[in-house]
Amino acid sequence: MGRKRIRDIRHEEFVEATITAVHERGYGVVTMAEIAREAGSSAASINYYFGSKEGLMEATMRHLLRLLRTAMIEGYSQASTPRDRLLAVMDANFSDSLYSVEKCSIWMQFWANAPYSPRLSRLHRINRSRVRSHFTAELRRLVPQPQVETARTALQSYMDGVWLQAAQSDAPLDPAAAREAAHQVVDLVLPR
Amino acid sequence: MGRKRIRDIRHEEFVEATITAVHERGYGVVTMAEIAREAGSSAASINYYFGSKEGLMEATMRHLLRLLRTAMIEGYSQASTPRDRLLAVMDANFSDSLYSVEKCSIWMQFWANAPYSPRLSRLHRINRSRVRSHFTAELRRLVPQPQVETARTALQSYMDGVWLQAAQSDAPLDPAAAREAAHQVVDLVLPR
Amino acid sequence: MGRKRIRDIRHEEFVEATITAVHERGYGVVTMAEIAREAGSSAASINYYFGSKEGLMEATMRHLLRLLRTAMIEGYSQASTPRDRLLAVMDANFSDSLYSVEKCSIWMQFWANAPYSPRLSRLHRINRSRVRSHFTAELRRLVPQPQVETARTALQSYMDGVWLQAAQSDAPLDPAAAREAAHQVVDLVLPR
Amino acid sequence: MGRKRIRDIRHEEFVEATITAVHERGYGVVTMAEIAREAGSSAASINYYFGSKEGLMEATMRHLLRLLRTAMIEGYSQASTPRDRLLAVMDANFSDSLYSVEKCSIWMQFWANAPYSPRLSRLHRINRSRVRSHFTAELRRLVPQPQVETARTALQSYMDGVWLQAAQSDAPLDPAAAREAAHQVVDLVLPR
DNA sequence: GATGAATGAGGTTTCATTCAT
DNA sequence: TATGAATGAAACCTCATTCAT
Repeated sequence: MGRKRIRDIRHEEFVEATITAVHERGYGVVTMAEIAREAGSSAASINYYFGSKEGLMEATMRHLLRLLRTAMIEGYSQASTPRDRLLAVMDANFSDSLYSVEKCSIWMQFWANAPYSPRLSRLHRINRSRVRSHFTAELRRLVPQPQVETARTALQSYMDGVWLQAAQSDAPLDPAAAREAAHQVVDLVLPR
Repeated sequence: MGRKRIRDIRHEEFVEATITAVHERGYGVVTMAEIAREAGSSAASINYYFGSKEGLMEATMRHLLRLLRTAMIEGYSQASTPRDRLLAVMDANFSDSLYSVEKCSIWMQFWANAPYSPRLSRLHRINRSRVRSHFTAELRRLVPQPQVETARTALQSYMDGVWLQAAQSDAPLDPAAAREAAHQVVDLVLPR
Repeated sequence: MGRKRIRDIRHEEFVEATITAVHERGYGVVTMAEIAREAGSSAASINYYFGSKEGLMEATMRHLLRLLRTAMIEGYSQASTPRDRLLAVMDANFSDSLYSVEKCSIWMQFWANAPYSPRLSRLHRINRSRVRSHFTAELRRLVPQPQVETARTALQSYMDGVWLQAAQSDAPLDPAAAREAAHQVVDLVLPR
Repeated sequence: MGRKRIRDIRHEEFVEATITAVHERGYGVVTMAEIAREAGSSAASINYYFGSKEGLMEATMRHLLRLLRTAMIEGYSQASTPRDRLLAVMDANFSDSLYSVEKCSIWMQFWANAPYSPRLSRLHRINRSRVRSHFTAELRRLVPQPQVETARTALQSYMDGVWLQAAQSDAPLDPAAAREAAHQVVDLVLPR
């Protein structure tokens, strides 16, 4: 119930620090010491909790995936039509808690490194197929069968591409504008 | 064909070796020694030719950008209508010489690391705005003004997203199929 | 049986765990955490009881020396002739409670590390001169004076060498056979 | 011929430095940095030549074994009777080039650590069986069959035991005296 | 008495880079 | 032009030890 154990609290602190540090320095370059400094702790502590750098990275990615999943479920449950559910999935990707330069940046980093880490790769694959099945499920009711795949790729790739671009941004992002833009893309692809 | 040729030949060999090695081991992990071994040479030689690891990476990215540019110009020059030119830009991205797991993979790597390297970042920005202006120029003649940006983002992000996904692939890619899929997306976004 | 007992019980548990762990992992490699796990306790507890790792090691060696001493005294008291007492000293070294791979192994470890630890070194020296004086005392009555030292070295080194070899063994040892072999060596060196 | 390659020269230097450093600090405690300092070099260089600390240790033990083997072969070839050959084997163990505190010390260290390193263990086993077969071959011609094993164990263990003790010595050793003592032990065990 | 939590100190190893040849 | 040789810098990780609870 409610009460968190110290372990969990520390976990969360370190994961937050990792997001910040990876964004600032890059996945392949950031050091344990930098992350530790960001967390106001020591590198040894991180190993105490996560076993290794890779363990920390995996935990961090799990955290991000959990955020995405939560956002998706929440939006999904409040939508009633297929189109609304489709939009809900996209909105989740551009929700306030996810669509920031920092988050997009680290997401990109993980993405680029997934092929070289079985653990990251697995997480990545799982997440991707979840999003895919959501999209497919709704699109089946919105467009003729032959266009389902095309529409799905178009929309899912759009989301990926926007994140990818967002990661390169110098200025802060505007989640609301991103959601609005996404809706317009949907309008373009799936005219009412 | 003066004595400068040898230099160019070695350059190209090292760049090819870099593409292979980065694809196999990852940008952040690959070492000079590995690249040198792939090229059948020594790490010291690489520094002799490129000055530093970053120099080699920049040269490699320039090589890739040149490939893309060549493919784009070629397709572009043979197209006559705005729509054809638009398709030509996309086809260039999915041309046989560019759309391979290896190339997409290294592209991704550079992309993810660009924010942390001024030299890569610059190259990346230049390339991106070139593609953008091509898209915009054609779309202006194909869709009403208010939709130009939306369509452009949709299509450009689509391309990015597909590459991004391709980099994760285990199996070889099918460039022809990718071009066909891209055309269908265009059909979806810009109905005739 | 005052409250001091608990302390002694814990002591013994840790010492036993140390013997097992050092045998399994090696003196120079074994960690406090491993010993603690073997004892079903925590590393912090070991420090509470022994002050430091070296303290634990010293306590463990003292334990082994006590075993040897007890075995020697016991055998010694039951022997009546010089030869019997000599054999008793050897039998003590190969007694059932001491002559096991585990014990020989850890003994070796301590031996090899003694030169680098004043505390271990001291224990080692004390033990060695006790054995030496026992041997010398009996041999004086069994062989001509000029041969005493040679015989002593031969027998004492024999014992050391056998232990040293035993520590490398894969299979369990046979104390009875070792005692029999030792007796034959005595017969060879000190013909009746 | 005769000309040594740089690699070999450096190899030898590092091995010598290792012997000294291990003797001074102990196998389990000595660091790469200390060995490097002793060799007037850097820790990185050691890894350049030996790959790892364990590689260096193995190379060092190989060096010692080569010394022993050379000494044995040399003495052996000059002896004519079984007894002389037996003495030659022992003399090799106590030869001027081998019987020093430093060498005995490191030998002990390797011995104690062999059970925890397959590579060392293998070297150790090979050496031991070589010595054993030499002893057995000669003893067969010197003592009645039933006593061969006893005599062999007595002599071989004697040698081990003396080394073991020598490793603890504070003062320099006297190889000539050790050989003389060994001869007396042989006289005791195998009366003429 | 007992132990999670935390860390400073320090070890091995890796690696880009330099340099003499 | 090419590369063994060499290394400083730095990363990850381990571990004995301390301390608050």
